[in-house]
Amino acid sequence: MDIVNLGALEKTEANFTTFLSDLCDKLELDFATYCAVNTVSDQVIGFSTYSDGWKEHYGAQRFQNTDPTLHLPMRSIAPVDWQCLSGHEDFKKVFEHARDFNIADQGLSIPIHGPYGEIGLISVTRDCSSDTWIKLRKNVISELQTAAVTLHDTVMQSDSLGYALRRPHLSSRECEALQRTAAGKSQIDIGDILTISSRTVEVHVRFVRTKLCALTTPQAVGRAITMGFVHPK
Amino acid sequence: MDIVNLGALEKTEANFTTFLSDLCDKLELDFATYCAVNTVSDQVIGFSTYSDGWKEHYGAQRFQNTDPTLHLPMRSIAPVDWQCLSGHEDFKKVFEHARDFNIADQGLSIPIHGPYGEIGLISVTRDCSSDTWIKLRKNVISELQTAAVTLHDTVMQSDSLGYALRRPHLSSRECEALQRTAAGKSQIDIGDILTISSRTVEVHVRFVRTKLCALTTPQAVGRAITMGFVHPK
DNA sequence: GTGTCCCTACGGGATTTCCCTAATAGCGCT
DNA sequence: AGCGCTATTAGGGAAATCCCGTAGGGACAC
Repeated sequence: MDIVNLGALEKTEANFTTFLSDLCDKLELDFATYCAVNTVSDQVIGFSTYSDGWKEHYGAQRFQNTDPTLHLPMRSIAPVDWQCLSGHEDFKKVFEHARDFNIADQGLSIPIHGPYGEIGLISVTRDCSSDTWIKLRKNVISELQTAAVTLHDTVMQSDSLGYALRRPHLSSRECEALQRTAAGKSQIDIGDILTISSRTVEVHVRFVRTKLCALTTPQAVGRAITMGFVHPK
Repeated sequence: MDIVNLGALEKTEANFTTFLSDLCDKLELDFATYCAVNTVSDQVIGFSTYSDGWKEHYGAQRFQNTDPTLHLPMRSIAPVDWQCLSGHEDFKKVFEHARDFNIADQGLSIPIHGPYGEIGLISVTRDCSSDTWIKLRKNVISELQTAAVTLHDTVMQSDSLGYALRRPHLSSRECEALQRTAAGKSQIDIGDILTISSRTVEVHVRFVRTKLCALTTPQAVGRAITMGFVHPK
């Protein structure tokens, strides 16, 4: 199966897992995992080809809170080989457990950053000699990169996963008022710029806070940025 | 030359342009261009294999402000073929001029989003039939993706380009105060939580505004999010 | 015709933020 | 030891924001 042709698939978790399985088969990898983080709700979506036993164990040990193969690549642009993480105490701890499930401490994580702050991460692992791993990594990294982008793009467009906080509707005036707030303008300034009363600006901003479930205007600005309503300036 | 081996090069604009030239030679493309944007300072860094004449003309016409091959891909995760942009009035206008410089309106733009809101974009163009372009695109997209990530990562780590606003340093208390501000807490709330005076919180927030060159607290929150200091909640 | 949403605007006052000012402690450098 | 800088702490008063409520007109869908 042509892995780039993901768009034609029905967008369900089962099919995404199948996609990862096919990726492993094609690229001679042991396991692959994908996760996406919404930075507003801190919700994580993930699916992988790991065994159910390891998934349960991983969750029970709360490794998702400390596993550096998740957290450190998310601060990177380039793919991160797990070799770089091997000195990390948390890494050793996670893979001490992982060894019991036949999972090697050798792999690669590829982060994909979305335009609104969301992050996707594909991690793959293969149990083999270092020499073999270096050759394999060189061969597959381009295709993995493409697969990561494709998968992340598809997940972000998917409704069937019930992804994160639903994007509320903001009217054009609300967006305008909020964009200028994010740009450092006061409500009085914005009123002057839009030739409307600052009281009207106040109402728009209040409605934005309500729609984004924000307690304060700074919080609303933060949420609006990650949802793509406004851009920081 | 192995294009992935960029890290070994001296990180200067001349070498980046050479990198793009080699990329064009290897992948049978006419031109390639790279630009990076810092969304806080709005500063753009770019280099390309276009002729000096076109570069000058492009700047003189201020196309960088309207060119959809720059702006629209930056809102995407996946690569964007210029076919999608061809109905755009601004696209037609730019390429009406570009035709005089032997630049085709057929190409591809690949955005790379960094973890702190910065965006890199590689665009490539090739003058050929549609059929040839579709085949070429399929062949090169993985390698271009990898090259884009590598180039962007290298540019972001480069000092010699004097890249944009240096990420200022925020003290731990400043980050703490700002994170809770972004989470919707008032300065009084934060004072209670941290068991310090709300006046102290006020000072921390003021220093953050100063360091991030923000006029208001909402603006500071927006900038802090894209710089990775805080996460929206 | 009715209901809903959007946009507009205001009164009154409470609350919060912001500006200006100021002090102490710790650290690195000379 | 002294100086300069950063980090952290905090008060008075002015300005801005926010809350709560009220309300009219236009566009649109039913």
